[in-house]
Parts: sequence; structure tokens; C-alpha cells
Amino acid sequence: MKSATIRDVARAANVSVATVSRALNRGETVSMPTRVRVLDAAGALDYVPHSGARSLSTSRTDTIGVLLPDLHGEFFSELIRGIDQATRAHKLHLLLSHSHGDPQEAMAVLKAMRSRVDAMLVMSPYADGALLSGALNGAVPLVLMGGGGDAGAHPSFAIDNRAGAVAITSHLLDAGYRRIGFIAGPADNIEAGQRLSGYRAALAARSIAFEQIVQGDFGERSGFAGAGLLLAAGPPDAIFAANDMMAIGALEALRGAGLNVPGDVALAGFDDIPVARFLDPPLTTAGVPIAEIGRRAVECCIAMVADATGGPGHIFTPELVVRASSGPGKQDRPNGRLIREEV
Amino acid sequence: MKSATIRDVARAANVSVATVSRALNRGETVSMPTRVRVLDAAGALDYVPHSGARSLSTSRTDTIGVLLPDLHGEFFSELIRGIDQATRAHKLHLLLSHSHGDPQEAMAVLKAMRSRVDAMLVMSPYADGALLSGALNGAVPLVLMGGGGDAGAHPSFAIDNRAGAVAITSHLLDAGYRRIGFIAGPADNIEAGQRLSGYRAALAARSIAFEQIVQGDFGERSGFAGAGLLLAAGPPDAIFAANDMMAIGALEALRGAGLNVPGDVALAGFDDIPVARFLDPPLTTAGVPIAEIGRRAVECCIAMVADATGGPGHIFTPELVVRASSGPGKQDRPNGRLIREEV
DNA sequence: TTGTAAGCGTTATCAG
DNA sequence: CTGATAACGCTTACAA
Repeated sequence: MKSATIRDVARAANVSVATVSRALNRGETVSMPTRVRVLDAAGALDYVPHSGARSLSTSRTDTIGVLLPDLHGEFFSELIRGIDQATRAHKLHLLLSHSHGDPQEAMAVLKAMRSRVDAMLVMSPYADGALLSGALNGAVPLVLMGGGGDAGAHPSFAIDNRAGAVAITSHLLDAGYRRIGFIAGPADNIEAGQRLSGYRAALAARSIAFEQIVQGDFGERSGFAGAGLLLAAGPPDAIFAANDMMAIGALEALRGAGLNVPGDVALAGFDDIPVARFLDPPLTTAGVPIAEIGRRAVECCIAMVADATGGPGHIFTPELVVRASSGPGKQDRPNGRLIREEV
Repeated sequence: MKSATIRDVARAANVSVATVSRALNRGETVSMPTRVRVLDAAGALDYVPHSGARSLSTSRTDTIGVLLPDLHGEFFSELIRGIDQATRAHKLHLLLSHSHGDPQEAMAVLKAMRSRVDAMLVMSPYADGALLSGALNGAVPLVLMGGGGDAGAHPSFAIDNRAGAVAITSHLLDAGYRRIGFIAGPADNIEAGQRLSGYRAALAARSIAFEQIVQGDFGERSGFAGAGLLLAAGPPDAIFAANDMMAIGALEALRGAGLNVPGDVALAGFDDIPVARFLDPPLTTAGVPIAEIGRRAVECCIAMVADATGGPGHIFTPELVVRASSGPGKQDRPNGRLIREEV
């Protein structure tokens, strides 16, 4: 069925298209009777304005574009949920895309989205802020999420990864663990770098010499492999994975090696994705208000569309979430037996 | 920076706008030199076509609209990933929204999206197919995912929930469990209903009288509560949750009650979300090719845009995925001791 | 309060 | 091979 246009409605209601437009939008000056006629006609014809035509005329799209580095896993699921909440609350549409971390692809996507959105919300964990700005070229406001981009030029909603990693590492030290291995995130990922730096800083602050770092990529699989490497190198008594997904993989590896968590090796992650509390044992992690970051960033987008400044963004400080995976270590156990031996 | 238009490019390249358009699109008939001039000018001006204007002219948006009942959890994360893969492969955009299962809201969203997309991909687990078709009113092709909608009128990509539930239940029976409790999904959810029906059918087929059903809503929390109810009613020796999220909640409840899985109570879910294999114990479940459903559905959308029919859709048969959570039950254990007593 | 008409940026038709 | 020009559907001065 061919869609009705504003002309059809005008004809049906016996008014001009201008009157229809006025009656349907901010009907400043339309008499009650005509307004009713128009609304009835529009309803009867099942009229829906052509958004392209409208955006051509108003140069607004009522759409926020979102570019994420990935869509995999609960972290992004949460983030999208927060973003969706906010866009929906403001009756905006959500155009979603991702770039497997490839800057070239990210630029291409940004250009492709540019004419379809009022603002862009980008999570780019790489040092490509200039590229992104270039692709957008000031055509639409840009709001950043995560540590990447050049936060000076654009509002940025990020987390204090370093502080979070310091908190986790210090917590493990406080709990008595001394040999703490670290499964790092992707090498060129800014947030991953900050977490690594926090791990190191916390060790240095206590003059702990033991430091063991393996490379991961934020995926479960790499957590599994990373834990394997750490174990092979002489088991640490705790493993700190730079995100929860890798911690899940590490947990699997520890289990596979017949090691008890936290009895033999304690474990901690980062992000506090929803499933973290349902692991066995529940995972100690750095809690990040994932959905809220999305919400706030969208609201900043909206503000920028309105007044072009939109405010400064915000850095969220992760909250230390202690669960059983970093419970009492070996040295605290009664009579020193390994828990797994008791099974 | 004000965006350049096709006229700016035309001026810069010393040609007409028609030539620019031809050179940039399927440039059937543009001489090499002019084409180069146009491309250069477009590049220099950082020209990006105004998608609204284009869609006004071509009556295509190069966008697929996606409406999901929810965005929460790994199931939808996976689904979106599959959808995104396909849209990206075809250089289409992805307009995402959701409707907390509220049919009225779903209709409103559909109407709002209608003029912005070439096709709609809807997962509606409720019996509101007619409403959806009504909201769209034939303006754009509609492809369904999941059991809802009226699959007769539109291509539908769904899973055989009943067969999956029969497979899980039969597997539990084969493993020696006789008192199998069921945590159901939302009452009005069609897929949930099919799973319930499969559970019952499998019990009936073996003439098992024991049947215990509690109401859930597909969320972790309801799985936790549901398991609590089942335990209070006299512990079953196995629990089958209608999806993995509820199984995760149930696992938590069992753990909290000091029960061993599968030693005291076996557990099974449905969907095989990625995290299922990382639970402890890994979860027995009905494997559904979540991402593939998304991909295939998008491809069907594309086909429908092209030739208006797009083919019949597809019913996927879930695969029984047996993991440790439904391992040997009590009766198979050496000397009949509860495993948890050994701990 | 209502109507007329000028854009908005593209594509496509039709001449040249 | 290229250039005018008419849509496409809507909003918004400007007139009436």
C-alpha cells in the first residue's frame, strides 16, 4: 500500500498542506475544528510523515548515531540498553554500528552515518580521536565514550581505569596475595593501557617486585589462554584480568587445571558485567555504571544539538566490588590444606 | 562546518549537478577526466550526500529497522551481532529499537520507524502479529523473528521450541532424573508456551506423573525465585528453566541452598547463550543459532525489498547441548553419598 | 486562521 | 557525454 502524503491528507481534510503541517506539529495557530478534521483525515489515511523530506526541510533527523568498537558480550549489551533508554525517553531514533577496532572502517562508517544523524556517540578505545573528528569534520556534534579520542575537543564519558585497577590490585594485596598475575587487554587499547598502568602502580606503591603480565584482547578466549600462560610460568596466587570477559575465560582455565578459586588462585576482573555475580565463585571486579554511561552520553548529545556545547562530560570512578573469587587466600586457610583436596 | 552539497561539488568541478550525481553513483556514462575532477572536488570538499534528500528522491533509505522485545542480556547481544553482520555486509544501516513487550508501544515504534526504513525486522513473542501488520500497513516489508506474529502473512525465522524442550526433558529423563521441575517463561509469550508444552509432552510420552511448574519471566531474578519455589515445594531432582538466563538465576539459588549441581539437583536451560559454557557447572541447554537467525532474517529483508516475496523464512531445530549440569544424578553416584557431603 | 510558494539536496528524464 | 529541470514530501516565511 502506497503511503499517504501530506497532500493526500490536505485533500481529505479540505485544507492546504501548510495547515496540515501546522496541525500535526506545533499547531500554534489552527482552529479546533480544522485541527480535528486534519487529525481525523491523517488517522484515516494512516499518514506518517516522510522523515527524509522532513529532515531535508528542517535539517534535523531526530536520530543519534552510535558507533561501538564491538557488539559482543554483556558489556555492550548493557551499554546499548542505557543508550536506548535515553534515546527513547527523548523520542529519538538510534542508528547503531560498530567497527572491529579498525580506524579506517570507523572513519568510513562515520562518514556514512554523518548525514543521517543529529549527533554521534562514539566509543573508540584507540588513539584515533583526530581521525574521528576528521571523518565527522564538524558536521555533527561528537560525544565520546571510553578513554579514546581527544577528550579535549569533545565531551567524553569515561571511567577512571587506572584508579579501578589500583583498587583491585590493592584489594588483592590487602587480602594477602603477593604474586599477582595480570591479563592485559589489547595492546593499543587506551583503557587497557590505563588498567595495566594501575596494576603496576599499585604494586610499586607497596614495593612488590613480583609482576607478571600476559597479553589478552578482552575476549573470553584470550583470558583462557592468558591464564594458561600465567600458570605455566609458575602459578601466581592471584590473577587480575583487565576485564570480566577475560576473567571468565581465566576461571575456566583454572577450573580445567584443577585449581580452586580462590583457594589456589584468586581472581578478579573489571567492569562488573551482570553475569559476574553469577559465576562460581562470584567475581570480584571493578564496578562500572555501564548503562549510566550510555544514558549520560546520549543526554550530552542532545544538549550539544541544542546549544552546541553540551557540557564537559564525566569521568566515573569504578567501585570496588568484592566477591568470593578473591576471598581468603592460602595463607588464611585453616591448617593450610588446599580446599580442592577436601573435595 | 556547514556540509557541502552536490551543488558545491558541481561548481568546484565545473560540471552540472547531474554529472556529479552520475559520477558518484553508478556512473554509466561519465568520461574519465570529468569523473576524476568530480571525485577530486568531492574529496576536497568532504562531500557526503544528504541521505534525506536521496531517500526523498529514490524512495529508499538503505536502512533496516529492528524491533526487539528487549535488549537485555546475552541473547539479544548475540542476535544484534548477527543482524549487524548482515546489514554491514550489504552496506545497510541499522535502526534499533525495542518495546518492553508492550504491544501499544510496539505499534507506536513501528509507525515512527516506518518512514525511515526499507524493511522491518521484528521479534515479537506475543500474539500481536495482526497489530504489527496494521502498524506497518504494508508500507514496508516485514520479517518476523521468534514465534509471534502471524507467520502465515510474513516470512518468519524461528526455532522449534517445542522440539527443543522435548529434547531437554527427554535427556534429563534418560539421565535418570524423574522429578523434573520447570521454570516457565512469561505466560503470554508464545515461545515460552511452546517450551512448556514440550516439557509436558516429553513427560507424558514417558508416562511420568511428576510435573511441577513455576512461573518466570525469562530474567535471572525470576529464575532465582522460581528455583526457590521449586525447592520449597519439595526438591525436584532436576530443574529445567525455559531459558539460560533463568537457569543462571536458578543455579545461584541452588548454590545458596547448599545444593550441589548436578549432584543434588540437575539443571538445564535453553538458548545456549555464550556464557552458558562458562558457568560452574557448565550448563546443559538447547542450542539455538542466535546470530544466524539474525543474519538470515536480514537477508530475507533484503530479498523482500528487492522482489517483494523474499522466501518463506525458516524454522531452526535446537541442538541438544549436554554439559556437566545434567551429569549423572544421585542414583548413579558411587555409594550413594551426596557429593556435597564429600566437600 | 488559512493559503501560497519558496526552498531543502538528490535523482532521473529528456534534450542537446 | 553533459546540462537543464522536474519531481520527491515537508516546513516555513509571507500574504491574505
